[in-house]
Amino acid sequence: MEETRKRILDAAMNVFAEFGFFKAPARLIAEKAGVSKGLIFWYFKRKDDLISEIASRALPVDIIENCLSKDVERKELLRCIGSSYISKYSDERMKKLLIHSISASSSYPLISKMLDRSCGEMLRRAALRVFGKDDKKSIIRMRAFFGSLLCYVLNRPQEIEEKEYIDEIISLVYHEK
Amino acid sequence: MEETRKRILDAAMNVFAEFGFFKAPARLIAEKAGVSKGLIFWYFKRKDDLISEIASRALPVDIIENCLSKDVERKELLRCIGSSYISKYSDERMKKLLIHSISASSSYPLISKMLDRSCGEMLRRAALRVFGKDDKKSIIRMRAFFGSLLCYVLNRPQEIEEKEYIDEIISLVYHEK
Amino acid sequence: MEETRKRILDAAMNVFAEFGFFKAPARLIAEKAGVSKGLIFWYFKRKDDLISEIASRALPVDIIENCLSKDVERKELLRCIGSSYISKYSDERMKKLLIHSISASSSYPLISKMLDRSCGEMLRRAALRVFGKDDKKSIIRMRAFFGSLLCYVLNRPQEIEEKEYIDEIISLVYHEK
Amino acid sequence: MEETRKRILDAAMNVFAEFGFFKAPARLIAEKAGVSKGLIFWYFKRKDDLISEIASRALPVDIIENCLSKDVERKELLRCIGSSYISKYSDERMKKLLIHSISASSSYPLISKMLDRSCGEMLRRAALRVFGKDDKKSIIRMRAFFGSLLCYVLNRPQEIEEKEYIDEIISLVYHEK
DNA sequence: CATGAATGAGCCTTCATTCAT
DNA sequence: AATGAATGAAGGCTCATTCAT
Repeated sequence: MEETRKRILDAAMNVFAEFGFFKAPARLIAEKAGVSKGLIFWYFKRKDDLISEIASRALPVDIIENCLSKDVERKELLRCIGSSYISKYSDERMKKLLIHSISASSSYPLISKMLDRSCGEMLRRAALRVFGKDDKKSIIRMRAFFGSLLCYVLNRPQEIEEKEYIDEIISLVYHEK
Repeated sequence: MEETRKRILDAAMNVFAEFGFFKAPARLIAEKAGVSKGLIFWYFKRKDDLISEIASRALPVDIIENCLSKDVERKELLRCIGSSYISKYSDERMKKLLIHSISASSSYPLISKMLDRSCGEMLRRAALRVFGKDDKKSIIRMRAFFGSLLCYVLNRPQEIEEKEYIDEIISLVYHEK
Repeated sequence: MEETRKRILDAAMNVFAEFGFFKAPARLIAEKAGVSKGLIFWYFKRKDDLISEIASRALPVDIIENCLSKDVERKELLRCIGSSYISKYSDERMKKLLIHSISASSSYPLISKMLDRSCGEMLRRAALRVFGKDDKKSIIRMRAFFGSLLCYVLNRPQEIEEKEYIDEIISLVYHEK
Repeated sequence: MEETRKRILDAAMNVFAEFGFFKAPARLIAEKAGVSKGLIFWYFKRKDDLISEIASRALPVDIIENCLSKDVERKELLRCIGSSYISKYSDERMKKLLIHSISASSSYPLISKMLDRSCGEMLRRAALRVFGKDDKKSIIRMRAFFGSLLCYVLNRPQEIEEKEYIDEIISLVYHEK
């Protein structure tokens, strides 16, 4: 059943978020999903498959792709990315999975590749759409933008509103000198 | 001997960087350090102690503290942090350990605390010294600065020089509107 | 399977009897049981569980309980206990497990409690049924009886028949002065 | 120094009594003795030597030998053995060591031999001196006597005085029918 | 699809023992 | 005599993975 697969995935996300990919036993995932341990390996041949699938969901690739596919440009594109990003990682679980995924990327070529893509090609395309060019300066600005977002979710400041933060970093990277 | 302890630490940093804290067997560390497995536990009662010690070295706390202790302000302080930061994490090993440490922080309260400190109190002190105040805007800018640095080291762009990058993000976050 | 559990228990009794609880490696138990080492921990979460279960079988609690539950009194009760006791510990394996259990009781509260019970409450009940009262003298005599049994099994004298021994100690502790 | 040797022996008795021979690490003995771990192995080539020496002190051989060497007979001999025995094992430490020694005897031929001696030859000599003969009945009675003592120290009854107990078991085993 | 018994590799850790100093 | 660093052999235990049912 497709639904069982989802239950496993969801349980795995919880357990992985809490323990990290490598300290999370399949037994625990099975328990939380309410299925037998064996069943996990029916849906996901190896634990690594489960990790890869979850890591790919945890990275921000979907966000960038989605915003790029929309008909928005410049500040609007930044805003789309910014608010989607923060929204996605407002979920503590997602935030932790993001970090675990980055950490695990050194062991998983597949994850590493996705990471590179979002930092390389996609960032370049975003820069092109935001600043109208993809020269060094624009690339740096896009990086600063992403870095700011990452820093925000990694350790969310209590006193600063999401919207305020986004506006501020947009104006930082976008302003005309 | 103090030197043996260092050999173990160094080997552990290599192995941890490559495999992550939880997939790195003590056996491998011992091999690379050229000592017996048992000796690791003579110097570090438990593997967790080794992890904690290495994680504390991998976080950027030392950099911020060092720059804050110097008699520099404003752009100079940013430049100090920026270049120290990038210099520290130019070492691929250090970069990986940084990420693993952040990832492991959810399992290690001690690491978590250090991380919070560098994102909270220290960042605030830095903001105060750089912008002359620690209001929301300044905090956000400092975060943008750190985020940009993190983003740079996480996935270093081939074509952009370190100095150029630092200059650009300094001007981004520091400029007067 | 229940049968596998029994195989493990039986093998463990052999190995524990021979080596004592703490010098008996799980590996050996697995070998003798014809199962993998891991399986032992499927049936008994920790080695201590295995030890506790076996120790509880090795103590004479079952014997006393069984005889007390029967409709016998006075000499008959003594004879019931005596012959069951000697019969149980005629098995060299059981005898050794008894000693190991007493020795291990200082580390295992659960075993210690069972031991206390058989030397305290149960002995008193037995005294009451045998002598019709549980005053000091009767308690002492019951203790002498149990002690004699223990001494017999600890180092069985070659030349003395079981029945002869029991008769003699019964007459010792039971006679009217 | 002879005194250091004694310190080690004494510490070992404490630690062995508490943990049993096989769960007592040399490290702990060294700590309690206030010496280095290495020194233990200078005085006692192997841990087993230490165990053997302590076990031999813990068994009641010395008591029986001592009483037999005195010029006492019959009830007096019983009383000598009884009160020395109870006095020796009133020390909780000695009591535990006695049990651990019996338990360990299956792994240590040397201990096993001492145990056999006190249950065989010495018991026979004692019987001869107490009852004037060493026929089956006398042997059984001596065993009952020792068993009663063992049972007393194994689980000392709160309400019964030492002297009262000894008197009673002496009269039990010694009375003329 | 689903279960859970079964396996075996490997991990962290302990510990008796040795040895250079 | 005395120390404590160093070793190597296990030992208990976990866990991904398989497989008969």
